[in-house]
Amino acid sequence: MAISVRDVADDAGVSVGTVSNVLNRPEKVSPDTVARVLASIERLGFVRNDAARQLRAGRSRTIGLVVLDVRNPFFTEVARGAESRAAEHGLSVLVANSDDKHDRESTYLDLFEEQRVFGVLVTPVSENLPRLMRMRDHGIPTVLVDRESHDASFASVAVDDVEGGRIAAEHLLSIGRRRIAFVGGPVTIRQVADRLAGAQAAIGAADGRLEFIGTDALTVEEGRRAGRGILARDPRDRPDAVFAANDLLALGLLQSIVMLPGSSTAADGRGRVRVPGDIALIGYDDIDFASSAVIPLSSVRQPAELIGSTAVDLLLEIERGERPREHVVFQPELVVRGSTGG
Amino acid sequence: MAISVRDVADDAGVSVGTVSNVLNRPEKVSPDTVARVLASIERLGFVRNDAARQLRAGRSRTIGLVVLDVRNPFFTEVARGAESRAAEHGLSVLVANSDDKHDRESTYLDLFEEQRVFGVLVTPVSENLPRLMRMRDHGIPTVLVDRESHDASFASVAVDDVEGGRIAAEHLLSIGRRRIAFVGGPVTIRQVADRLAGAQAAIGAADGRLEFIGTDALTVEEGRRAGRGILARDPRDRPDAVFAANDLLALGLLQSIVMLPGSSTAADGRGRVRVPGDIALIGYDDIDFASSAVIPLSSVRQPAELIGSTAVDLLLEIERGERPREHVVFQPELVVRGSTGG
DNA sequence: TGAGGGAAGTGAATCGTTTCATTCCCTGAC
DNA sequence: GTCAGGGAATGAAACGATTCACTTCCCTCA
Repeated sequence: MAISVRDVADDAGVSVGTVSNVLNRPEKVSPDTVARVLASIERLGFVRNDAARQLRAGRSRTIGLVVLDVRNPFFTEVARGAESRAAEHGLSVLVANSDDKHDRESTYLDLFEEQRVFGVLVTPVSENLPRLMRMRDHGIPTVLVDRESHDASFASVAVDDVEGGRIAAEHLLSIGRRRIAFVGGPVTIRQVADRLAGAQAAIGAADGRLEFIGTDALTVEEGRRAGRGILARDPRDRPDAVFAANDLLALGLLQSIVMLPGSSTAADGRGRVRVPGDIALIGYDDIDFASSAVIPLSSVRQPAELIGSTAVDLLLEIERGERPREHVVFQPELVVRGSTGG
Repeated sequence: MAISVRDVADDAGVSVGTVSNVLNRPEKVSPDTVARVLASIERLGFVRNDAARQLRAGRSRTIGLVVLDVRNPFFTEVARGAESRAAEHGLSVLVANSDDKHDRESTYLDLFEEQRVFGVLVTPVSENLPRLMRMRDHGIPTVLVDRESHDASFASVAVDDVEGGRIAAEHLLSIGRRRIAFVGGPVTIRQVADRLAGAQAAIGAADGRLEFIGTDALTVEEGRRAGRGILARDPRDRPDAVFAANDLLALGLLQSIVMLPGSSTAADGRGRVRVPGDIALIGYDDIDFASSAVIPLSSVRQPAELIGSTAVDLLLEIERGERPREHVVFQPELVVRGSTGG
């Protein structure tokens, strides 16, 4: 059915080895032979069979990327960064979504292993490291993304989330807030735990109070739910600032607590609050939609694309056997906007 | 280096054929042989080589999906729908981003062809059909997504965008607006052209006026730019309603034109307007962030996940040689929220 | 004149899985 | 006791690109 190198070789009157050379090392073949082979390829509509190529090569030209949540624009950006850097090296990226579940993560890693991927980039679900070790033991280069590996055996690219949490909290303190709530969860997600820890440290040092409001996931919907919970309280019992573990939560919170423009507090405000007047709000990640919120959201920016592209760089370094920069850590950056009075 | 069926066979004291049978048709093998082989697989850490498998099978278990813009949550949902349906059949989905560019689309289609993908789902860049025909001629099942194929030769899943445009415009008319602006572009994108056409028809029939405000892309940033343009005009010259070609544009518009809550028109409003009071706004797609906007955005909902899963269904039908439902068309649905006074 | 060498091209072996025609062995029927 | 039938297992062939040791051919230079 399909046209193979054999057919092309016959058509062009050369051997299969020569066709392969034309494809991979044209400089080793005389110009007119190249032309003749190329003409045959064109005429027959030959398309290389990647499976055969990979079988011979022993590995594929694809990088597997496992993220916690594809719906989060932060990860979309990471993926874009990885993809464009990979493309520069003739590699492609396959994106998989673990939804923070062990079994989904394992399933995708199994798939990647069967595919003998070039390497794997993974934002690991908490404590699934044994599975990753097996991966590496099978000779598949692995880089942890958005997680600093304590274990020295994995390369990693991360952002200092403790520092990010500290920055966010200090900003809220600097605008005079003292009754601060952290909204996020589950805390088994390392990013959440670190941001909380950073905030706690900063607030503790300033004699502020930090309240923890847990969520089941880092989504807009959960943010809305948390917001409704805050509104249900007596106004004097509400925090005067909220630090959300990511922007999705923050946007949900914003939607549910903020007073609508033009509406009087009495009318349909129904206990809604002014932002940042009554409650200042800051998120994390600085996704595109953060600045698009009508009350533009303050946030802690992570260099998402850079994280993705750097992860690919590390993979290539491991690949080339160079001593890789084992742990790259980026610093987060405060972005002040309307939701904290900027 | 790597463990192959050969090694497993030797270890378990059986032939390679038997190992393969254990892997693929365990019911054909006696229970204790299955157990023995499984034990060897476990002990040796054998992992199937997918490339060899594909080479033999002639095709892969991967579906290629080419979308116009991965950053648009609408397409993320389509991808999720496709992925979950594909997973039910043991297939995976590789998502590629054409960014509405011919060459990027072609590059990815080439890649998919080399990979002998199981099938291709594509939201085609305008008029790149010849490339798709070649794909199909090479025996790769192809389904057009979010585009109704005029050419009967492709199966397709689409939403009636003309109808969607009509619905949006009629809604704006029904709340008394007559000076309506359509913001979107480039019109070479079929979705944009259709939505515009639908709006035009409805507004023409009602003696309203439709103004076209072009954009270079369907992004938040372009929406903001369009919004600034509207604000720069004399208030009497502004439209009283805006229909944005998608939600990203609408969110950008909202951000740039809406009066901030609590601020007087004079103070920092700087010519900003009330939404929906001065300008009603409706978007398209009904992405998650639409309802999260502080003035919740009215929109025209498309069943994104359903589009994705249906596309995979069509692919499977073509695959099985069944006469496929060649053109599936879903109807869009109006979702009224605060930005049009809901 | 002939050795040496380089450029061009050859084709068999290889990667690892699946398939399928074939063999082997056992049971049950006549 | 023999034979048909069937369950279980076998192993060689096939998939298609790449590689590499080897052959040809031709040119140069001593």
